[in-house]
Amino acid sequence: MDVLASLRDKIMSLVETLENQEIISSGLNKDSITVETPKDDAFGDLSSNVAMVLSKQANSNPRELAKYFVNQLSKDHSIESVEIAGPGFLNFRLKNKFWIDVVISILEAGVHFGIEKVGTGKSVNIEFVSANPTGPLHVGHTRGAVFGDVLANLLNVAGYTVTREYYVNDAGSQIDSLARSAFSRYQEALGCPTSSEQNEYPGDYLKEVGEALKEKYGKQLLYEEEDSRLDKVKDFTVKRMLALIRKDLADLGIVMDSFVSEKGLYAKGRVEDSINKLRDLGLIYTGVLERPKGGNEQEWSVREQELFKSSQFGDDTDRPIKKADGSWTYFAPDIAYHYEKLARKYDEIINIFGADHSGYIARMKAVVRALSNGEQDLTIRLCQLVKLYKDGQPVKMSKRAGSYITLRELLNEVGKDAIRFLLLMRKNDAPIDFDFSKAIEQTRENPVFYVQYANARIFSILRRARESNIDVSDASLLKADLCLLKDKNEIQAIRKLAEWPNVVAKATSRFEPHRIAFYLFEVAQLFHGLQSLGKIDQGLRFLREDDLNLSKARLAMIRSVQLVVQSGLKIFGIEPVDQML
RNA sequence: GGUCGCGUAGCUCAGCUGGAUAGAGCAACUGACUUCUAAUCAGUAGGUCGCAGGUUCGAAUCCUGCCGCGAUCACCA
Repeated sequence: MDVLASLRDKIMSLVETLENQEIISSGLNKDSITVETPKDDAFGDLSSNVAMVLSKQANSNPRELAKYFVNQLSKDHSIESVEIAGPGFLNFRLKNKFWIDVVISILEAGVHFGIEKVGTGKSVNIEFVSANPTGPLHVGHTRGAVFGDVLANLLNVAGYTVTREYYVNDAGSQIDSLARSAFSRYQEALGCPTSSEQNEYPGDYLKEVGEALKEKYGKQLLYEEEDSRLDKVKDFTVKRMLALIRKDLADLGIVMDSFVSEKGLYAKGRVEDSINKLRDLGLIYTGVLERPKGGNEQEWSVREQELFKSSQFGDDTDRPIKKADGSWTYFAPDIAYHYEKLARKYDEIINIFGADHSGYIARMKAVVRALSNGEQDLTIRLCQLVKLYKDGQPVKMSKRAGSYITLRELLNEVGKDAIRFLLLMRKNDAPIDFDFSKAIEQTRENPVFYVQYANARIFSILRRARESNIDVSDASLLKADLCLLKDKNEIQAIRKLAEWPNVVAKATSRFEPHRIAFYLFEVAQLFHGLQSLGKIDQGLRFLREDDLNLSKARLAMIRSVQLVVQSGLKIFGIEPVDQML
């Protein structure tokens, strides 16, 4: 059970009483009533703004209102004292029993501690990565991949049925030119002269595709008609690239539940279907877009094309669904994709975009609103760029020259866990500076290491305890006399653990996994602090040979620290390590 | 030029949708290792929260206008 929530419940039931007695009018907004641990100890163990929130709306004096709560709550057995402070805060001092209950809750619930199942019975589709299958994933994709995956984890532990989805752009001209490049490599592999093309993909990874094509088809493809051989090469190459991407993702700890093919949407006629649906709604028309202000004036030409009235749904301008020559734009299959996604009836639809797609947000939201008759909202989160550094120097990347850093290289050099943690340290809409050298470092400067080290240290202490024949199973630790936990640093650490449910809830509802990263760092910090106290004062060591009961109580406490750390790492998709190497 | 985002300590960033004296890490300085792994810890110092207004009991947070940085904006995908 979540102790902060339990205090909040008590307060809320008092608010209800006040409403029933008509001391305050009912129907006030209670959402912003909080119970939290104040930053300064002087303000007590917990504090609430309830009196201020209510009095503001009721136009009464907060300190007057606060008195009522003080009178009622000071009777509570787990509360030592309640004071009114400042403009009307309620500051609570709690009996140690209250904090002991936190440890008990954690030991009982394990990694499920404090997870509110707000999503039970609801389904969510989260689309992320969706990189074109034209080559291996690179750093730019990695951030969105990790962010989306952890968001999915968060929603999953909150009880949602989550579908992780990858939209595969396996149609269109990029794929055509990919196929042509692959065909050139195939010709090379056969020792034939290549028909060099302008749009070739330069990366070496196509060489193996050429070899593989040779192995499968021999020289057969050379004699086929252009169209038919291109189709074969296309299918073959896309399949290879997708396999490559899946492998990269898997090594990053990500497994998609669903891949939706653009080509498939065309084949099933979904593009026509979705556009017809919009047409029926009167949202498609033939027209000419205005020239955008600024930039590239010379290249602008008047074009008549079919447009979608996205401006009716909050977009700046209407958007073309067909090119001037009558073929579909990139936007059209995207409409079809979301049309098809809507038909699958998710309660929530989420897209994770890269920074370069910021211009697409408005139109995609518009499409979803239009296709669902305004009933469904598309949630989009944009991940900003990752700038790579090595020894403080920026690493230059050029996609054109094929010299970008791939996810594979990152995995080899830094490792999955560090990549994940470091990319989750920032909120999604802030750019990240990612320093290779720091990521590999095993010092406090590297937060992944620091958090892992806390977990490993606890593991090591528990192992030592076991060697001294202490039963350190959770069931046994639950029986420890936890009232012996009196030291103020210990209580402080437990207070931090009590915040965990709040942190997860907030990270989930606001799509902000970075909160967990910071929180885990703080927990690790408190633990390392406790550990060091034992060096200064032998009496504060976790394991006291002269006092088995106290040892067990402290082991229970650090085990609960470990459980919280581990559940955080689990959400992050990071393996907790038992031992640092 | 339009749109979106950002601007907080020397550096990298938190700041719990309006709360109390704005917080961490790094760098700097002082101190603690025959260790329950010092791969760590304790402490000192460091601020006009970009600028100017507004909203109210109360603003880093909300509104408006500037300034600076970044992404993006047409037929590509």
